[in-house]
Amino acid sequence: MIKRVTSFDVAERAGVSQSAVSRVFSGASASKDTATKVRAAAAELGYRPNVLARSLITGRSRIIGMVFAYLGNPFYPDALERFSRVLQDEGYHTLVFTVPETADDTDIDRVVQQMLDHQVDGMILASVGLSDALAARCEAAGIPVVLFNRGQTGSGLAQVTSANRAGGRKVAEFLLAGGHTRIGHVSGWQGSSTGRDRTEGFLDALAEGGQEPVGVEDGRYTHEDAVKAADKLAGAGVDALFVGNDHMAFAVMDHLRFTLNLRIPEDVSVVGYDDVPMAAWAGYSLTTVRQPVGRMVKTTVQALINQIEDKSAQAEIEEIDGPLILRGSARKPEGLQ
Amino acid sequence: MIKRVTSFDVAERAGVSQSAVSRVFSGASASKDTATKVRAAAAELGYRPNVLARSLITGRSRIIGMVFAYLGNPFYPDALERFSRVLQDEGYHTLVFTVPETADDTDIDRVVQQMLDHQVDGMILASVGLSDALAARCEAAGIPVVLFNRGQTGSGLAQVTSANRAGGRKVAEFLLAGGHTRIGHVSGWQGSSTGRDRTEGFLDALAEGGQEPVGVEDGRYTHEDAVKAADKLAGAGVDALFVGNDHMAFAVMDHLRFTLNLRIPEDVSVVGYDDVPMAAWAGYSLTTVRQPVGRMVKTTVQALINQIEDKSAQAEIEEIDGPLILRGSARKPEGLQ
DNA sequence: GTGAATTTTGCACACCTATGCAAAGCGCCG
DNA sequence: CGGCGCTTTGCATAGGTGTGCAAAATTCAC
Repeated sequence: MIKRVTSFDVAERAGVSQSAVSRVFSGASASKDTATKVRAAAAELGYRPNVLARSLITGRSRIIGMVFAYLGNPFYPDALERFSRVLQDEGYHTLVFTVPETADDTDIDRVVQQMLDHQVDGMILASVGLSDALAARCEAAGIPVVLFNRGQTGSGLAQVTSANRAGGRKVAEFLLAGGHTRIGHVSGWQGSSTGRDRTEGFLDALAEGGQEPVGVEDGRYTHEDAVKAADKLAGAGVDALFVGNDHMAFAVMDHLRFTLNLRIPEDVSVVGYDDVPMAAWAGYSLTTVRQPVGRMVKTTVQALINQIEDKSAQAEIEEIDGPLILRGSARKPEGLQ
Repeated sequence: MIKRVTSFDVAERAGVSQSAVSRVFSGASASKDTATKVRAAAAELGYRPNVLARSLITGRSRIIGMVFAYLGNPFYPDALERFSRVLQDEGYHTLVFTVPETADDTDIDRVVQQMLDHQVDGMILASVGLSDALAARCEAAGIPVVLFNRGQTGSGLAQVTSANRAGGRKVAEFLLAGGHTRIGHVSGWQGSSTGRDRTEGFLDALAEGGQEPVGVEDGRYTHEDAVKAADKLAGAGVDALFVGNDHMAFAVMDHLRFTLNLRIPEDVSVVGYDDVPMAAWAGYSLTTVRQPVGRMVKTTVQALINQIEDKSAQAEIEEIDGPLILRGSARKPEGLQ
C-alpha cells in the first residue's frame, strides 16, 4: 500500500500552501496562476481530494441513502437505475440498502440508523415505511427523508407517489365501460398505502357504477399469493380482474392461461398497475395504469435536494397522475379500438 | 440543525476520557465498569460514532463500490440484492453506480475514479470492464477489484463467472441429442467475455457433433437486437435457437410466437442462459443454463474480502459450473422426460 | 507614484475518532 | 510489604481537508 498523496504534498510541489490547494479543488477563489500550478502538481502526483476528510469538515457527505424492499418487481430496478443516474448528475452518490420483504420496523430502523451513521445528506425509502421514532431521529439530525411510492399519513415525511386512488378509479371505470359484470380484485398488499389507495379508488368507482366486486383478495405483492388469490377469484367466476401491480398481473395471467385454461381477454380481462417494460411485451400485452417512473424519480430527487439545501423547506406530498395504457389483456369498450 | 453529539460529550457525561469512549465503541479493551457507564451516557445523549471520522483515521471505509451496466436484465437486480445482503452481513455497505449501456472506457473510468475518491475498500464490477490504466490505479491505491460475470484476460483482475464455455457446450450437446438439424444462435454481445465464451463453447460442441450453425447473430444483450437476430435466423429456417441470455430469449420467444406464429418447441426449440426466476414462469417455461447466482455472489464477496484483509492475496479467477435446466421451451432427446 | 479597494495567500484551527505510549491501577506471590 | 506482570486509563497526536482571519499582493483611479 503506497502512501496516500495529500494536499500538503501537492502544495509543496507547487510551491504554495495547503489551503491554496484546497481552494483550487473546492472551487473557491484562487488566482489563475496558482490554479494552474496546483493542477499541474496534482496531475503529476496523481492527487485527488479525500472525500472523507472533506465530508468530515463540511458536514455534508453528498451521499444519499436508499432503501429498497424487493427488487424482484422490475419497477424497482428501473427506479433504482434512474435514481442512481439522476443523483449522479446532481453530484450525489447512492448508498443502497435492502431490507427483507418481511421486514418489520426493527429491520428498517436498523438500516436507517446505519445510514445516519454514514452521515448521509438525505434518504430515499422506496416502498418502505419508517417508525415514528426513527422519523423523529432523522428530523433531529436534520436529515431529510422522502418516501418513494409509499405514503405514510401523519408522519410528516415528504412523499412521492402516483395518483393511486385516481388510478384505481380509472381501472374500474374502464372495466365497467367494457361491460364486465363479474369483477374481481387481486389487491396490492393492504399493509401499504399504495395497495390500499388503489383498492379504495377502484372499489369506490365500482360502487358508483352500481357494482359490487365478486371478491377482493390480498396478493401481498408476491407471486405466490397473487396466484392463490387469482385461483380463488377465478373459482368464483370472474370476467375481469384488476391486479394491484404488473408483477403480480403476470403471475395471474400465467395461472389463468396455463393452469386454468382460460383465454385472455375473451374469458377474463386482466388489468395491472405500473406499466413496467415487460407489460408491453407481446407475451403479456398488459393493459395497465402507467406510473411515470421518470417523473416520479425526478420529483423525488428534487424534493430531497430542496430539503437538503433549504432546511426550512416544507416536506411536500406529491401525487403524479398516470394514464391507463390500453393493450390486449382486457376487453375494450364498444367503439373504442 | 442540532449540534452533533461527539465522543467528548459522552466522555464528559460518563466521567471518563474520550479515548475510553472510543475504545468501548470500537470493541477494544475496556473494563466492564467504564463500558456500562459509557453505554449509559451514550444512550442518554443518543450518541453514535461518526463513521466518516472513523474511516478517515483507520483508512478503511467498510464501503464497497459496485458498478452495474444495466438492471433491465433481471439477473442483475437479483445479484444486486444478494450482494447488498451478503455485504451487509459482513459489515460492509454498498455504494452503487450505474453506467450507460453504451458506456465506453471513459464513462467507466470516471465512475471508478469517483469510487476511489470515496475511499472504498474494494470494488465489484458487474458485467463491466476496466481500462488497464484504471486497473493499475486501483492496484496502486491498494483497492481490490473483482469482476462479476465478466472476464478480462491479462488484466490481472480477480473475476467470478459461471463456466460459460462449458455451459455453451451443454446447450449444443442437448440440442444435438434432441435431433435438431438446423440450429441457430442469437449470441450474447461479442464484446463481452461471457458472450464470446458461451458462443465459443456452443460452436465447438456443435462442430464436434458434425454440425455447422445455420447462422450466428449478435443480440448484443438488448431486446431489439435479439428480435432482429431471431427474425433473420427464423427466415433462414431454424429448428432450434440458443439465445445468449434469458432476457433476450424471452424477447425471441415472443417474436417467434406472436409475430411469426411459430410454435415452441414444436417448430423451434429455444434455450436460454441464466435461469432468472421468470424462466420458470408458465408463460415461458424456458430451458436454460443456470447461473448459480447465490454461489457466484458469495464467491465474489469472499474473493474481495480475502484481498481486502490480506493485501498479498492472489487475484483469483473462479468459474462456477451450472446445470442445464430442462423445461418446456426445447424439445427433449428421446427417452428423456 | 500614492492611497484605497479588492483579490489572493498563508496561518492556524476545526471536524471527530483511533491509537501509541507511558502512567496508573490491580491482583498475586514470595 | 516489595516487586512483578497484566490490564485499564488518559494524554496527546494523527488522519486530510475546509475556512475565518489577517497580512500580503494586486488592481485601479487619480
